Amino acid sequence: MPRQAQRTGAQRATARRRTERRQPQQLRSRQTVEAILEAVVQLLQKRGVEAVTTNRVAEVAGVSIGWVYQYVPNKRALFVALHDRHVEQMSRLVEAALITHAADSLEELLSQLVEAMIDAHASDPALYELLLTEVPHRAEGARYFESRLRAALRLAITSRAKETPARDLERTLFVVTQLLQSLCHGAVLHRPARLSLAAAKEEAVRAILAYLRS
Amino acid sequence: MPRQAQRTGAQRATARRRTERRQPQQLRSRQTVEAILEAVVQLLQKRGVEAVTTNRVAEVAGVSIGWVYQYVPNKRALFVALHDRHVEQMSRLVEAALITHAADSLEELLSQLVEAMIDAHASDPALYELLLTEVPHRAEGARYFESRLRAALRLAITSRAKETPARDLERTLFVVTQLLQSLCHGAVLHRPARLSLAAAKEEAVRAILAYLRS
Amino acid sequence: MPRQAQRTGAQRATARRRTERRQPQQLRSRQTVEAILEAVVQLLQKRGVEAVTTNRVAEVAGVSIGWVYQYVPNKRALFVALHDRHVEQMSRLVEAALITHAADSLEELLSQLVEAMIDAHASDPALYELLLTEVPHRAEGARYFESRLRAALRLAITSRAKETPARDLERTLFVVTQLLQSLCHGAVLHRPARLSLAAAKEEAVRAILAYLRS
Amino acid sequence: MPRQAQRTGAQRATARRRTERRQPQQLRSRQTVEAILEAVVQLLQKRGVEAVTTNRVAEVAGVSIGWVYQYVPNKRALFVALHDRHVEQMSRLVEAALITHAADSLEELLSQLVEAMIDAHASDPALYELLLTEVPHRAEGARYFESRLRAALRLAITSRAKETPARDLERTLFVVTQLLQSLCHGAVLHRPARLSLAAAKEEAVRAILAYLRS
DNA sequence: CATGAATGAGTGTTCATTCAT
DNA sequence: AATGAATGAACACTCATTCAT
Repeated sequence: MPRQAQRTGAQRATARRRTERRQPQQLRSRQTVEAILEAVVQLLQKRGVEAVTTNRVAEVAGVSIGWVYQYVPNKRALFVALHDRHVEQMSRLVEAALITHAADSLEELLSQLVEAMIDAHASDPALYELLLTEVPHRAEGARYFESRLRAALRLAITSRAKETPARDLERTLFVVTQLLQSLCHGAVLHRPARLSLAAAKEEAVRAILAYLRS
Repeated sequence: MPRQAQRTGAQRATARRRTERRQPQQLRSRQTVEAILEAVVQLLQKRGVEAVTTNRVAEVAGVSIGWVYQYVPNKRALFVALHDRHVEQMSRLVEAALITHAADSLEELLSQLVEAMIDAHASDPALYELLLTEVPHRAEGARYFESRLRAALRLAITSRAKETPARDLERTLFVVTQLLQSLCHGAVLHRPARLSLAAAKEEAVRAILAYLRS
Repeated sequence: MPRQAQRTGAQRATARRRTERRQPQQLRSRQTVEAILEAVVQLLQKRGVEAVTTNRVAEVAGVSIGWVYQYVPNKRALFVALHDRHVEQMSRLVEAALITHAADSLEELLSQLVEAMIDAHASDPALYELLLTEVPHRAEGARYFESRLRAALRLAITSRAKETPARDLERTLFVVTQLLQSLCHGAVLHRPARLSLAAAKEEAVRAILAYLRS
Repeated sequence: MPRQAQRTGAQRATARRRTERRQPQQLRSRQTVEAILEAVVQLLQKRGVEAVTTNRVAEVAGVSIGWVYQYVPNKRALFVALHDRHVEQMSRLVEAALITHAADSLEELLSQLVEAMIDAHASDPALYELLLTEVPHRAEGARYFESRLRAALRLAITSRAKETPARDLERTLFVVTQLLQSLCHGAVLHRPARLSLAAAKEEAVRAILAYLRS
C-alpha cells in the first residue's frame, strides 16, 4: 500500500516511544486499531454511514475518543483504513490461492480465485456495497489492489505459458484483472435474480479462460 | 431510472397550473436543476466533496438557497440526482449506439459501444472517479444502468444469433454487461501507464468477442 | 380592544380604496380575515403550533400568500387577531347574557353567565388550551376582556344592590371577575376527573354568590 | 413534576461515573442548567422571546453551544425547564407555608399563602406575564402545580374540619385551588390601578374564607 | 498514558416576507 | 387587484477535534 498521510498520526505516536516495550505496544495498537475498525463496521451495518461519528465509534469500540485520535488522525482516515484493511485481506486471499494452486492448471487456479473472491464478499454483500457506494474512499486503494492482483496474475500466466497463446502480456493482464474483479464483484452485487451464485462463478471462469485462450 | 421522490416537489408545482405556461415552467425548472447540478460538479472538481455545501451550491449556481430547496429536498438528493443524470446520459449513449449500428456486425457494434462509453468518461476521469469514490450514491443507480445495458445487449445479441454459438442467454448477458462496463471503466481509470487508450479499447472488444464466440 | 399596531396593515389597505365599492370590500376583507383565522385554527388543531406557517395558512385559507399580507402585517398579528377574535366572542357572550337576564336574580344571571362561558370553551378544550399555552399572545387581550367583563359585572351588581351587602365595589369587582374567569376556565381545563362539568358549574355559582353575600 | 425526559442526558452522564466526583458533577451540572435558565430569563427580560436563540442563550450563560446541548435536548426543553423550575419554586413555597403554619387558623394560613404566592410573582410581574403569554409551555406544568396545591389544601382543610361546614371535599378543593391561584395571579397582573396590592391580598383571603364558610 | 469534558465552526434547512408581474 | 416565485437572513443543532487533567 502506498504511504498514507493518514497513518502519520499513529506513526508519530509510535515513534515517540522507541526505546521500551516496543513489541507489546505494537500489538496493543494493532488490536486497538482493529477494535476501532470493527466498531466502524458495526455502526455501518446496524445504522448506516450517517451514524458513523467518531464519538460513537469510540464508544462502540470501548475506548475513549482521545484514544481513537492517538491512532487515527481524523475521521477520513478511519474510512481509508477500513478500505485498506479490505484491500489487504483480498490481496492476501489472492496471493494465498496463487501459491496453494501453483501446481494446478490455469483453469483450476482461476476457479479457486473466483471462488475465494466471491465468498469473501458474499458473506455480507450489503456491507460490501455500502463500502463501495457510501463510504468515501481513495481510488488509490483500488489501484493498489489491482497492482497486486496484476502481479499475481502475471506470475500465474507466465508460469503457464504453454496453456495460452503468446500475446501482449500488458494487455492481457489489464483485461484479466478487470474481468476477474468485475465478474466476482458483479456475481455478488449485480447478479440477476435468475442466475445462481454457482452459475455465476462457473461463467466467470469460462469467460476469463475464453479470453486467455483466444 | 425508477421514479424519484426528489422530483415530486417540482412536479406538484407544475401540476397545479395545468393550463398556462406549462412548457416555460418545465423548461425553467429543468434549467434550474441543471444549473444546480452543474454547480455541484464545479465545486466537486475545484474543491472536493467536502466543499459541497448546499449554500455554496446555491451561490455557485447563481440561485438562492431557498430556490434550491424548491427542486431538491435535501443534500443527499443532490448527489443522487447527479448520479442519476450520469446514468441517464450513459444509457442514452448505449441505446443510441445500438440503434445507429443496428445493421452492423457485432464486432462493429461493440467497438462503437466501447468507444462511446470510454470517450464519455475520458473527458474528465478525475470527476468520474470522484463520483464513484467520494460522492455517496445508491447502488440502485448502478443497477438501473445495468438493467438498461443488459436490455440493450439482449437485443444486440439475439438479433445477431448467427454470429455466436447458442448458449444460456442469461449467463451471457450477465457476463457481457460486466465485461463491457469494467473494461471501459478500467480503461479510463485503471489502465497501466504502458497501455494506450486505443489499445485498451481494442483489447476490450477482443475480450468480449472472445467470450461471445467461445 | 385597544388600538392595535397589528391592524395597521389592513387599515391602510382599506383606506386606499375609499371611494368605490366600499361596502363590498369591507365584507370581502372581513370574510378574508375570517377565512385566514379559520385556517390558522385548523392548522392548530390538526398539526399543532409548529405547523402554522404563513404559507400554509394561505394555502389552507385558499388565498395567495400575498393576499394574506394585505390583511395581516406579519405572522405575530395572525395570533393576535386570533386571540382578539376570541376575546370579542367571549365579551359579546357576557354582554348578551347580561342583557337577556337583566330582570333575573343575581343567582340566575351568574348561573347563565357560567353556563355560557363554560360551554363556549367546552366544545374544544384542546384548542383553547393550545391558545393559552402555545400561541403567543399579548396580555393586553386578556386585560381588555377583563375590563369589559368588569364593566358588565358592575352593571349587574349595582343594579341589584339589594341582593348584596354594600361594600367596596372596586374590590368586589376585581374578585368576582377573577372568580368567574378562573372557575369557568378551570372547569373546562383543570377539573379533576371525579368532578362532573355540571357540578363544577354549580359550585362556581355557589362560590361567587358566597363571596358576594358575605 | 413528572419525570422529565429532558434531564435524562445529564442523569445518564452522572450515572456512568458512580464512584468518584459524583457530588461535584451533580453540582456542576445543576449549576450549568441554572446558568442556562438564568440566561434565558435575562434574554427574555431584556429582549423578548424572539431574541431567545440557543446560541444566544449559550453566549449569555457563558458556555459553549455544544455544552448547552449536553443538558438540554432542544430549544423547547429550555422553555419547559423554565416553567418546571417556576412550578417547583411555587410548590415548595406553598408546602413550606403549609407546614410553618400548621398550627395556625385557616385564616392565618390562607393569609400567609396568599402573601407568599403574590410576593413570589410581584418581584417581576413583567417576566411572569411573559412566561405565561409568550413562552410556550405544556399545560401539564400548570396541572402538576394544581395537583400539588390541591394536595396541600386538602391537608390544610381536613385538618381544620371544625372551622368549616362539612361539604363535598372534591368540589371544595377544586374551587379553592382555582380561587387561590387566580386571585394571586390577578392581584399581580390584572389588578385595577385603583386597588392596592395590600387590598387585593386582603380581599383574596376574604373571598376564599367566605366560600369555605358558606 | 488515557480520558472525556468542552468546544464552536459550520451545516442543512425553514419560512416570513417582498415585489415583479 | 392578486399572485406566488423567489429570496436569504437566521436558526437549531451536530460532531470532529482538542487539551487540561
